[in-house]
Amino acid sequence: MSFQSTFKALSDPTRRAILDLLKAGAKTAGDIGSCFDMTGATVSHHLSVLKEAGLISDERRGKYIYYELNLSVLDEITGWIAGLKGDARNEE
Amino acid sequence: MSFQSTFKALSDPTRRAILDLLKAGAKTAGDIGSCFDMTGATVSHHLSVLKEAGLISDERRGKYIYYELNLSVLDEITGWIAGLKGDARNEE
DNA sequence: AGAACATTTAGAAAATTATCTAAATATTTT
DNA sequence: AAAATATTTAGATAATTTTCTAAATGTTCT
Repeated sequence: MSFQSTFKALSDPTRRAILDLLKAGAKTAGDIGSCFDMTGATVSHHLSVLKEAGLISDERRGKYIYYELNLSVLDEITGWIAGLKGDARNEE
Repeated sequence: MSFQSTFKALSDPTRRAILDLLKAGAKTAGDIGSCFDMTGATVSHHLSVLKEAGLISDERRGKYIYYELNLSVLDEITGWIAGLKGDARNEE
């Protein structure tokens, strides 16, 4: 849940693809896994990295765990980029 | 010089700090190196990752090599983030 | 041309990350 | 309560990345 963990989470293409998938709405771990050529355990690991970064939240509904986008942490990223571009709102 | 290499480049805190430094204007490799507790060789490696990602450009002036920000590649990143947030300009 | 300075490249070691298999946990269904 | 399903956790391996030291390259100054 830090700036660094968010950037790290975004640096992996599989994890970005997961975020893209979730854009359409919450999905179960299984649904997400079936979109990739990896074991469920690996996908689960990526989901935990995204969760740790605050980019997704999870909610169990019975047998399933639904994952959903949480994009508010991206504001820090866009703020940093804007600052780099010299936007006055973000200078220190 | 790809979306992926840009994200990867940004995922390291030292490299982001280098970009922050260069916000103030072009600097030599030595100037940049003296801001970090790492060997010049390591800093040089980070500079090459940033350059490969298109985030900086370099220009030799005599004995020195000056590095300078090139932020246009960040537009792809902000575009992807905007798309994730559901901005219509960036949906596919 | 040779010495001095700035920076990179090569090659290796250490740390981190991605991925797998197998086993564990949680929930539902029969 | 046992079987079936969904997902995670543990532990190992392979790949990638960070960092170092030592050597090489490019430039200037004397």
